[in-house]
Amino acid sequence: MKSVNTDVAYDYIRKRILSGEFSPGQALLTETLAAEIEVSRTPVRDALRKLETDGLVTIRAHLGASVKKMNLKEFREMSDLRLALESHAAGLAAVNHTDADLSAIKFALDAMRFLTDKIVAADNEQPFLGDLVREDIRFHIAIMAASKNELMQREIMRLHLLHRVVSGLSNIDGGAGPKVESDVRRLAVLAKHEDIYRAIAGGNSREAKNEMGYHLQELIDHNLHALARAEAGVLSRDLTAEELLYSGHL
Amino acid sequence: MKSVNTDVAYDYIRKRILSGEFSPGQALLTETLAAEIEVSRTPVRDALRKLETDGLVTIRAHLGASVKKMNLKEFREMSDLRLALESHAAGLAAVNHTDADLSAIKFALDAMRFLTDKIVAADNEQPFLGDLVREDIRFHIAIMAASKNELMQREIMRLHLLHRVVSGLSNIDGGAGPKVESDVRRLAVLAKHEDIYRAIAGGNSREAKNEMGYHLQELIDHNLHALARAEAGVLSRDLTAEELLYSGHL
DNA sequence: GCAACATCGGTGTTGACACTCTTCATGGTT
DNA sequence: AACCATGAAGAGTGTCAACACCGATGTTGC
Repeated sequence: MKSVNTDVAYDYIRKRILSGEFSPGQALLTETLAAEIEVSRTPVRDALRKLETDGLVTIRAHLGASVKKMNLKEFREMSDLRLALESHAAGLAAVNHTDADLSAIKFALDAMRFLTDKIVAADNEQPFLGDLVREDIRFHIAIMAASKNELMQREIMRLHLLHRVVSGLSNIDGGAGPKVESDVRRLAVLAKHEDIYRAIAGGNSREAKNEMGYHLQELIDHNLHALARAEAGVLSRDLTAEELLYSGHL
Repeated sequence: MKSVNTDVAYDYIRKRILSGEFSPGQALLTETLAAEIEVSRTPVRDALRKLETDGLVTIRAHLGASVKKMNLKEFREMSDLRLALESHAAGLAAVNHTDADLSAIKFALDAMRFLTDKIVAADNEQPFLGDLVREDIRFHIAIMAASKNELMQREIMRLHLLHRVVSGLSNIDGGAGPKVESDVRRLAVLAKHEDIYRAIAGGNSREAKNEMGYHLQELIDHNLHALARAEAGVLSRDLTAEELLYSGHL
């Protein structure tokens, strides 16, 4: 059913959403897109349907498509879903990993350690931040792959991309506080990663699962605070956990 | 984007798949369906795309759509996904449930206890089997609802329906062995449900999660054996765990 | 200021056409 | 005679442009 033109349209729109050119909430006009891609509206419609599947796009009857936009409640729910899947995958990875999987995980971990040390030592963190984020992602992907459950892997990846789109990428994490605080956080994250790696390498399924769960819960809380600040337009002070909870009920 | 006709087509095809009229692997011709529903091919195409989203339909370029068919590997992966989500949801339910949620869970549990006793006591199990299955489903749904995570709830429901379609419903479970064995199994399942309920009512998140995990793992193993038997065409004897593992690699 | 109405942008739907894949028949080869 | 390669026909999907319809916006009259 899907065919060449549909795939071209799908790749084109997907890329522009993931790159941030199309931001959350932005309307996606079928005619405009069709003209840009130089195909008719039909394959564009198909592509948008498929993107809706991925969760990247919202479609409402007669109102058209727009880039997915979440409120705090949805964001929290999605994050929790990710936590459930990714910690389960970590538990599987502890049991199912091959030597090659383990090497890949360790490689990403070593790179993260190297980069974190460099960032903590340097005055200017910017040059290495991108690399650090990339290695972090590689670490998590390597673990998913080691779980040997392709379906779960795809699902987690989907949620990762969705997370990236709706959280607005670097809009949030960048410069969220004094460098010292960020450094402390980075070292804590690194330590957690080492714990996770140890559990997986040791074949301890339950521990791998738990450690990954704690790690992600911590990340999620961090993200939720950042997103809540951004949504409320309050940039100067943190919301308390209770305020955060309530703001999710809008 | 979706509209009346698309929805009509979606409901129509979905219902026939879920009712078992369209069995796994069966081709779904756009023209034929369009003629039956009395709309053009476009809304039918849209509906099939949406059903692909749900996982109920497979679409390949230029080859058309067919009802989803899984091999053992995919089935195992899907089951494991369900386990991850549903046990996590049980953990959430222990913390987030309202009194009404708890009543709903207890109601289904009481009904199951009543029906199980009746079945064990009776010679002919048939009249009550349908009811028992329904209450079992209600029990699990009530727990999902108590988790207060709508996204997770939808995802679990999706997997439930998918499971129902690809496993071929009653084709497998019915008459899988002597009644005494089935009775033993049913009592064990009931006992596990009671454990799960106790953990949730007691607000013990970790225990609820673990108990649900054990319960589902047991169910999955049971299903995998049944499916492997069915796929191999061997109905007289059980596969060993090892044989089962290998047969998944086809 | 508000309600009914006209306008317009954009989606939903349709039927026709182009293209791809499969199947089956034909003919040549070993 | 059996087998593979070639090609033609048919079935079904992918794509297109035009039309129908809905919802939002702005305008008119009261």
